Amino acid sequence: MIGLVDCNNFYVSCERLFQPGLRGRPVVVLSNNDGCAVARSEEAKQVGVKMGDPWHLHRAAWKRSGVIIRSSNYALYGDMSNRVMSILRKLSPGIEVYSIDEAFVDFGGMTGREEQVARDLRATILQWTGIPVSIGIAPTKTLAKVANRSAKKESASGGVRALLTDEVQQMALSKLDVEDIWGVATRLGKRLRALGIATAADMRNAAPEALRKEGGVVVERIGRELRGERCLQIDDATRPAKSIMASRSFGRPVTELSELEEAVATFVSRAAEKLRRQHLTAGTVTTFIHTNPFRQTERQYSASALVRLSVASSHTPKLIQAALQALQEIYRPGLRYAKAGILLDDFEFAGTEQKHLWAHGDSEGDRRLMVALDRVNREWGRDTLKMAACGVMKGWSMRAEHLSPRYTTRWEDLLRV
DNA sequence: TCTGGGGTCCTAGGACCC
DNA sequence: TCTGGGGTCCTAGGACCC
Repeated sequence: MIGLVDCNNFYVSCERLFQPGLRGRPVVVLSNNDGCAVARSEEAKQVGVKMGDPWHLHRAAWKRSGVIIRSSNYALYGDMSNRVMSILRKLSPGIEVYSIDEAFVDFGGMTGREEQVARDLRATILQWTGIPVSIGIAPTKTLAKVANRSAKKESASGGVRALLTDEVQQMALSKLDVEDIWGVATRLGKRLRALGIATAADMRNAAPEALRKEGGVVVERIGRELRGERCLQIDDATRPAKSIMASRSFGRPVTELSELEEAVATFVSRAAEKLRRQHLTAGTVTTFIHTNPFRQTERQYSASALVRLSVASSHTPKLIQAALQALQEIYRPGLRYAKAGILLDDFEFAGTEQKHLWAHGDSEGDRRLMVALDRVNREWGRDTLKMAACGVMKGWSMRAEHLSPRYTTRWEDLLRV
């Protein structure tokens, strides 16, 4: 079984730790620049504050409802997150930190007592950190997400909900709109509804082939996960980042190149620090700028440019130089810019280079695929195994557009595809 | 005047190589 | 009239997540 531990209204809960006066009252934490709502207490949700609501548009209404505003403090949230995660690690070696406020936990080897373990865990976290969490337990990650949701919503759950058998799963899924499934949002939801799939139960009972046809391997995977078939594993390997971004909205219109240059240089130094911390070098730097998309009456412009470094680097001045060169290319005078940012990409690792192994389908294919997988298992470490399998899978049938819905290294599974 | 800041994965298609 | 098979690398954009 897999548990999903999710902190309730995380940023608000953190603020309340240091200001107990905020308890029981409607509290909203705002994004950078105090732009919009990124966290809401239960009381704030009840008076109608929505995720992403811009403050300047709702200021008056919130004031009338007695909503208390806090600017965000990410250093605090990061610190509290680490404390919660380290408690989880004590329980199970197999934890995957999925975001700042949630983690998947391997509940394997606890058959029959999952729920009690979760209740104890919940109490421990609350006692040691003061942060309330909800825990959902189920056979797959996607079902654990569903379980977590109902743990949060149903006050009778006491913050813990387990969906261990087919019957309870079916029941919970029939009450869930298709858009509320993890990995399905408005766009995909719309397309699924057109097929007559309106609830999570409908999706669970849909034929995998039909799901694949509609949304590819990703959607098929969600369907299988809802049936209790594990396609996504708990991933405790902390792999290096694939890209690093730094960007900001300005909070007021910016027109001068010099001002953009200053901002871009700051973004690069911040991103470069992250880069070095992970022992990576970047091969490309992208700079982007755009005008305020909410001001449709003004002339809109958005552009990005990518500069390739001759030698991958983590050296701040070199990266800044590249970013400014890119900025030169895209800057147009006479416009009011609202946001800018940079993206570091094309990383190299200070170590041996890793390549995909390829095996293709012909009369010899089965044998070659096995040989390739065997090499993957032998030559590459455990951490890279999952990725390796994907590489082989992709190569195996790239033209035929078949991807296995599972991440797997079992050649029997791959041959079936 | 004011509307966040990060990320990931997947697909499609083009150019090119032997 | 026929016109292979296998592969790399890149860009752009969509969709989703917290």
